[in-house]
Amino acid sequence: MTASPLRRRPRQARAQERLERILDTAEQVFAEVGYEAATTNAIAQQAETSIGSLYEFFPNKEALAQALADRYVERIGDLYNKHLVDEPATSPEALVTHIIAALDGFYREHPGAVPLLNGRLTSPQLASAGERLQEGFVAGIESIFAVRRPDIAPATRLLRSRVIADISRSLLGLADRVPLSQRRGVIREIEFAIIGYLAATADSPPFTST
Amino acid sequence: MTASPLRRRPRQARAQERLERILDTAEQVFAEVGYEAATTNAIAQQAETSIGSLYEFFPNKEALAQALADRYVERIGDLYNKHLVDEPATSPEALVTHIIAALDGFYREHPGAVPLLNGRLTSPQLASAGERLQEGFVAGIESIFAVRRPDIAPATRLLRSRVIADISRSLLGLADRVPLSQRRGVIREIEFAIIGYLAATADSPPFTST
DNA sequence: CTCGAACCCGAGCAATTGCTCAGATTTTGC
DNA sequence: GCAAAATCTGAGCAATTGCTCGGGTTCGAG
Repeated sequence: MTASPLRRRPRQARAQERLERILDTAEQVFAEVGYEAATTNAIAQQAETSIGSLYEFFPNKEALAQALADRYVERIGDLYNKHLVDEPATSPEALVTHIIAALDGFYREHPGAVPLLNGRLTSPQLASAGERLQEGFVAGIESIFAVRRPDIAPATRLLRSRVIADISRSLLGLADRVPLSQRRGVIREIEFAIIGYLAATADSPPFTST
Repeated sequence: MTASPLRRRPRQARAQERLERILDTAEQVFAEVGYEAATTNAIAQQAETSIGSLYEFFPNKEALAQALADRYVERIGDLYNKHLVDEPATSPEALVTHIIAALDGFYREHPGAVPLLNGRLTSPQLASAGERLQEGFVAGIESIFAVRRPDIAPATRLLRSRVIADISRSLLGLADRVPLSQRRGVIREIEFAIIGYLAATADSPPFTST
C-alpha cells in the first residue's frame, strides 16, 4: 500500500533526523508559497541541509509532496478511528461537534494540508494526492453513516458523505481566512450547516438512482 | 474602478478579435492545465497568434488572468442582478433552486472560473482576483438577504452569506468532478444543504457579536 | 497612391529551477 | 585504528519560460 517513494531509506539516526527536518520544512514552505513557487533549493536551505541531501532521499520534487500527503492521510485515518471508537453512542449533534472540533485541530496543526486538500498544489499526479486525502475524509464519514444509518442505500451514503466532507473542507478553509476572533463563530456555522443538511435529507427517504 | 491593465487597447477590428481570441484561449488553457503550468507561448500558439502580439496587449502573464477575472466578476454581477430583479417574491426554496441553477449554468459556461474561484491559480496578487470574484458571489447573496431578512444583523448577514457562498462554490466543484449522470443529484444536494442551513440558522435568532 | 500609424511576428535573451555527480566527510563494524 | 559503507556537499548542467525588440505587414486618411 505504502510503496515507499524514498530513493534511499536512512539507516543512521543522523540521516533520519535530516529527512524529517526536510519534510517538516517542506510542509511549511509549501503552505507558505504554494507548490509551484516553492523551490527545492530553498527547502533544502531552510532545512539547513544541501539540495544534494534532499535528492538523496526524494527522487524529485513531487515525491516530497507525495510523502507529505502520505503523512496526512495516515493522521486523518487515526483521527476518524479515534472518534468512531471513542464516541460510539452520542447524539448526532454532539458527534458533529466533536468531529468538526477534531478537524479544526487538524487544520491548525497541519496548515500544509490546507492547500493540498483544496487542490492548490496543482501538478500532474499531485492532484491525486489531495484527492486521496479527501477520500480519507469521505471514508471516515461513510463509516460513521454505515453504523448509524444502515438504512441508507450505499450510493446515497457515498454522495452524502462527499457533500459533508466538501462542506467541512471549504468552511474550515473559510475559518482559516477569517480573523482569529471570528473563528469560533465560523466553526459554529459549520455545525449548523451540517446538522441542517442532515435534517433536510433525513426527511427525504433513501433515494436510490440506478 | 476598471483600471485597464491593457498595455495597448486595440483600435482596429482585427486587433480586437485577436485580443478576444487570446482571452478565450487563455481561459481554456488555464482551466486545462492551471495557471502555473500554462505557458504564454502555448496560449499564443493555440490562439493562432504570436507571443509578440500577446505581449502587445498584456504586460505580463498575470494581467491575462486578471483580465479573465474581470470578465467573470462582471458576468457574476449580471447574474445576481437578474435574479434579484426578476424573481422578487418567490419562496426561499424556489429562490435557492433558481440561483443554484443559474450558478450551475455559469460554471458550465465558464469552466475557467472554477480553478480561479477555488484559488487554484496561485500567484502573488492573483489570489486577490479569485477573492474578488468570490466577494461578488457573497455580495449578491447579501443583497438578497438584506431584502428578505432585514431583521438579521449586518455582521451575521455577512457571515451567513459567506457560508452560503462557500458551500455553493465547493459543492458546485463537487458537481464538476462527478460523472455527468450524477450531476443533477449533486445539484439537488446543494439545495438541501443550503435550505437546511437556512432552516437551522432561522431558529437561532440574530446573534450579534460586537 | 502614399505615407504614417497601428499592428504583427518570432528568434532569442536573461533568469529561474529541478536535478546530477564527483569528491569530501562521518559513521560503523571489526 | 582502519577500511568500507553511509552520508553529505554545492557548483553547475540542461531545460524551461516569461518576455523583448528589431524589423516586417496591413490599414486608413487624405
